[in-house]
Amino acid sequence: MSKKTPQAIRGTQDIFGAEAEAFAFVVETFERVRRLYRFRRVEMPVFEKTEVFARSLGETTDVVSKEMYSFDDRGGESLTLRPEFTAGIARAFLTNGWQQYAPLKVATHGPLFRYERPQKGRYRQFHQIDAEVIGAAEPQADVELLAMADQLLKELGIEDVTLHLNTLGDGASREAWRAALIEYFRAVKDQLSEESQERLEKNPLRVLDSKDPRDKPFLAGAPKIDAFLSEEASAFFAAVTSGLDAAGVKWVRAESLVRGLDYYRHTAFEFIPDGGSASAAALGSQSTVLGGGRYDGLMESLGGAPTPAVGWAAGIERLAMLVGAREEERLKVGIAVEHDDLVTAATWAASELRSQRLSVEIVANGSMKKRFDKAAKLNPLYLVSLHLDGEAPSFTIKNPEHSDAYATIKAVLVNAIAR
RNA sequence: GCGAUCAUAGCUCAGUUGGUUAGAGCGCCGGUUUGUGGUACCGGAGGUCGCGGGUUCGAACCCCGUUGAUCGCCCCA
Repeated sequence: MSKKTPQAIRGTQDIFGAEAEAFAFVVETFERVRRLYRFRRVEMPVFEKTEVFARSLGETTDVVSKEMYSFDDRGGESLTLRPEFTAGIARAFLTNGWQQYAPLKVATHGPLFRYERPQKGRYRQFHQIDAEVIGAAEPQADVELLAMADQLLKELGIEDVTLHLNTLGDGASREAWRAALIEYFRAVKDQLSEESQERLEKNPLRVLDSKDPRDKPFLAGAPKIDAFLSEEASAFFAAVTSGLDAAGVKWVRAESLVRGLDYYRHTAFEFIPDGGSASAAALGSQSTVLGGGRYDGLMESLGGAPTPAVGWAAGIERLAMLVGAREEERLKVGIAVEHDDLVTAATWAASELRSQRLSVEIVANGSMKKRFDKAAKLNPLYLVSLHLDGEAPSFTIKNPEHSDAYATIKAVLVNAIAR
């Protein structure tokens, strides 16, 4: 029998201490901001039938074709650990009759799973916050959603990221543009990188954000989406941008920004750290911190009625990296129990103080002489010594300059030793 | 899926061209001291050097494999 301790699964994390505090700070801030915009909280299953993702994301996307955690359950049904939120929320919208609440604004957060090579800011089990507006065709929905994202980042103290914005047009615009791109790049196909040659067949829009120097010369001359936008699509995008200006959200046009998943239409966006900024350095190559767009085509792919919708998701780990380490709240009362006969009194006092919303740590193990030092190292606002004065229980309270809770603590301790 | 770097005590690391019982700081445990306290000093526990093979008289060090982490590509949040 082996005594070896099993290792954690590759790409999973055990988050602790300052990092866990930063993680919680991101979630708490998101919860607060989401209420300001009246997004309703939803809790979603962590797994769904595989087809929920396969049909909505597109069979040929990387996520579906090689990154999903799929398995057959005991009934022989193929299930998949959610690789993203949107598909599951769309499924819930259709199966629960949430159409009655449209336009429905919902927010959630939790773990997602993707079988990828782990690296900085990228994990196999990772966590996102997510916001969606379903059943709203107006550009105002895009604006509100983006304004919320912008405010969230500001409240997290992340100032050096910028909204990169693009439009993919409506279905017809997108198809015409796509065809023109294929035609343009096919003419120079043998001069492109191997990766772009492959992308050209699978997802020609992706060629546009290639970083390969062999592709660069051809990117500038590639057809632009703007030339293919229908009148309605142009008007829609203009309404989004003017709305953002009105809301005070700074943005830049990113003509080559596309989305990886098939269901996107119209607005596509990412918040990306500014070049050379502290955030860019903190994130390494995983630069997108929040991304999303409009997915008017998704509901139909799941067998529902055409339903306009727009949403975004942001990686909690990535946001937590930008927020930096956050300290745990300072301990209020540290009690050094300097004689074993006083443990009961300390337990009673701690219970009493905690019920009055004061955090308490009891130090009652190891050498009695060192307990005070140990309690002092916890850096409490009030450092309490419980000891024997001859035969009689007694106490002292250090750091009395913090007077707000001093009287309370003293009264509790007087009762504790009198018992 | 591809490429690169790394893996020594609980943590951060040192270990000189392969050569005796593998070290330090911090942390932990005990004691002394400071006669009232986060100090200083002494002592202690803790490692089959990620794991498995190989080369060698001899491997933490060289070679191969493997697992994991990190960085980049890809993809994405």
